[in-house]
Amino acid sequence: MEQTAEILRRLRAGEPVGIAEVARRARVSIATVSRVMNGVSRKASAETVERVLRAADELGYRPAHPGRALRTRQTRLIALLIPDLTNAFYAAIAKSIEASLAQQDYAMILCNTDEDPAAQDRYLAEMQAHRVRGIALLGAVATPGLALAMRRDTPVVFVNRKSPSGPGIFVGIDNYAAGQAVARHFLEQGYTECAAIHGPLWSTASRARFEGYRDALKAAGRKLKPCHTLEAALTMEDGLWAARRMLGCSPRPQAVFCGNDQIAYGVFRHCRELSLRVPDDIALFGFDDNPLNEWLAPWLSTIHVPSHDFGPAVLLAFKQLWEPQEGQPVRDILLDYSMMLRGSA
Amino acid sequence: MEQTAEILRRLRAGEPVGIAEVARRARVSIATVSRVMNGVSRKASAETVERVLRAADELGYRPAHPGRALRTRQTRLIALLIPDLTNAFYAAIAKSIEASLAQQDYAMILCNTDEDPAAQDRYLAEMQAHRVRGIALLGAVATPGLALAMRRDTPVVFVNRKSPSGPGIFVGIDNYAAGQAVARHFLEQGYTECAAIHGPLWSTASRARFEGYRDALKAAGRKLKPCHTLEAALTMEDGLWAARRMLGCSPRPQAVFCGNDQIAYGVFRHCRELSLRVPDDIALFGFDDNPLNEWLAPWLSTIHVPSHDFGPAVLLAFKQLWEPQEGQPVRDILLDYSMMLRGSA
DNA sequence: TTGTAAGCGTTATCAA
DNA sequence: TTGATAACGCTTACAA
Repeated sequence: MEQTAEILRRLRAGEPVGIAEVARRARVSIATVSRVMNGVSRKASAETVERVLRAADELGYRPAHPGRALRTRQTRLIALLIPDLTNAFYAAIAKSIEASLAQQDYAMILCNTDEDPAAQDRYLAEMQAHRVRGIALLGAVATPGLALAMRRDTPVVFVNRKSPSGPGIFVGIDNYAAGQAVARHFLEQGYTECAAIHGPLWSTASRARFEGYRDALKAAGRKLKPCHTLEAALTMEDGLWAARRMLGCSPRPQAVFCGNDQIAYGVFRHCRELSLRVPDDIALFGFDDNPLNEWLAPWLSTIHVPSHDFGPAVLLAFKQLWEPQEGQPVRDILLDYSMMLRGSA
Repeated sequence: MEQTAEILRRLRAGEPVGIAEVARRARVSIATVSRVMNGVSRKASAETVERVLRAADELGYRPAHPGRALRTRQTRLIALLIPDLTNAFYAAIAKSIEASLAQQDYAMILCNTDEDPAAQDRYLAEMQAHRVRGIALLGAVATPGLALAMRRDTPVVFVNRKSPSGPGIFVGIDNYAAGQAVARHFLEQGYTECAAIHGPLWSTASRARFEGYRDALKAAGRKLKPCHTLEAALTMEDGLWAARRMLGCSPRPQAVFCGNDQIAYGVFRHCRELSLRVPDDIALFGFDDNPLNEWLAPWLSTIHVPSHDFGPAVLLAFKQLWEPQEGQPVRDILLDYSMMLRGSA
């Protein structure tokens, strides 16, 4: 049994088993093995199926993805580009997407861009080379590479932050409406000095949030004072920096809209430095709702974005792109946000 | 120019450009293109190199990974299995590893296991099918699939938590020593009632941390009271649950060793419920040092694990496994931890 | 129902 | 220095 010896050698060496070995062991052609493994039924007798399956099982055979990919011109790979994995909100979205993909036997390649446009373009090109079946772009930045990628036939889904260039399917919340909701809440609470530390305006999401907030205030006859309006990166460090600039000016704001939770954490730190109580002395309002808030930031009201819902939605978006329905235009998927009010004892 | 028309068609359709197109455009054979792209120098004239490179650039050509993988029997894929992406400490490690891999042109497949043994085995098998060049196992669980994977020739690196089965290269801190350090700190502070809410003992890391702590206490003549010792999952929920059980017993502990920061957060929540001040009324000590601690948990002392150092270390570990040096045994890579003391005013 | 054989995009061997 | 060509592991017409 020379072939058996070969199989044993490969198993011992830890080398993966190929379709040919399975075919030999089941005494059928490799074509039959392939058909059985792919469940192309009505094409093999029950007895053959059984023999093949047993042989595959005994050898621990699983079809090699690279071979399959080459032949079918399709991988089971999806890329997720993410600005910052250590932002727990982004991480929660990534987790949700990964879970949905794994369920459909897709593997997720994770690319951390650090909001760096050059890095985004490098990844975009590299993912094309990997022949991924789709790219989920969490926190897209306008770049030449992105424009190029949109021309290729690899589907791109914009997650949480809309396409900076206009066209492109989007999954996320209505940030403008959410921004308005924050303003209305402040008005209801009777705050007269409302401020904003918003995210970078080149980010479609940050811009929409801020504009919603500003417009709703204006609609109520309130205007944001210049010294009550600041732009910051979506980080704690920048939040702290902004707070140091803003909380010194008079009158001190009673309520601060923050572009995201991270910014709010930074502001909170300065409040601690000033011995200001949140929200009694000054109210903070964030965006996203980091899962840790419930435990570590019970003082932070925020717009809760349902991170768990992103996975199924992104999958749905890809499916729309993969199998376009006649007369069924591809549409954005809007998720519901909610107001998470905390600390108002 | 019929070939030009074809190229344009493919570009318009967004289809990827193949090596053949580049060859045609540069008027050389595909073999030459391949050699040039792979930098197999001394094998092509400077003029040819230049022509090929220009053609490739104009067409935006990048070698397709699946084809390359099939031929070379090697991918540029690494899998990272992670227990919980929403744990910011794990996420920070993942980020560090991804950055190091990307620098070497490896793409990282992210698999979230949720500490589920069955999920771990599913991923392990699937990653073999993807022919990944290595598997980084963050938080390994003892399973049949893991034993199987260790027999195969895909390198496995155990990250943060040692192999449950003994052999296997490890990257992380000396958890036993760190546990001892916590105990010594408590002793120095003069706490007489020391407790422990440790992680699951099947986790090699949790066990080492706890045993170091317990042994160091014992060496100082202190024994952990049964009601001051509790096992919890590494989650905030379980920390809260454990705190509810433990803080009721008398005498109330003055200092609590927590298996990781998440557990400490849960305990902290119960302290708030009881209006206990941390660390004045009760000191908490965590493990890992979630990056958010600096901002949201200034009351939490913890063992700082250098998450940024994992990437380079994991890469080094893989390189040892890929290119074994004669007479140079593969060795674990121990990272330095440090004590992060906070809130002791 | 099963097998033969072509081909997916590369790399690497061998000749020229 | 270059080019023709076989192989990598798999799927899928097409033939039997």
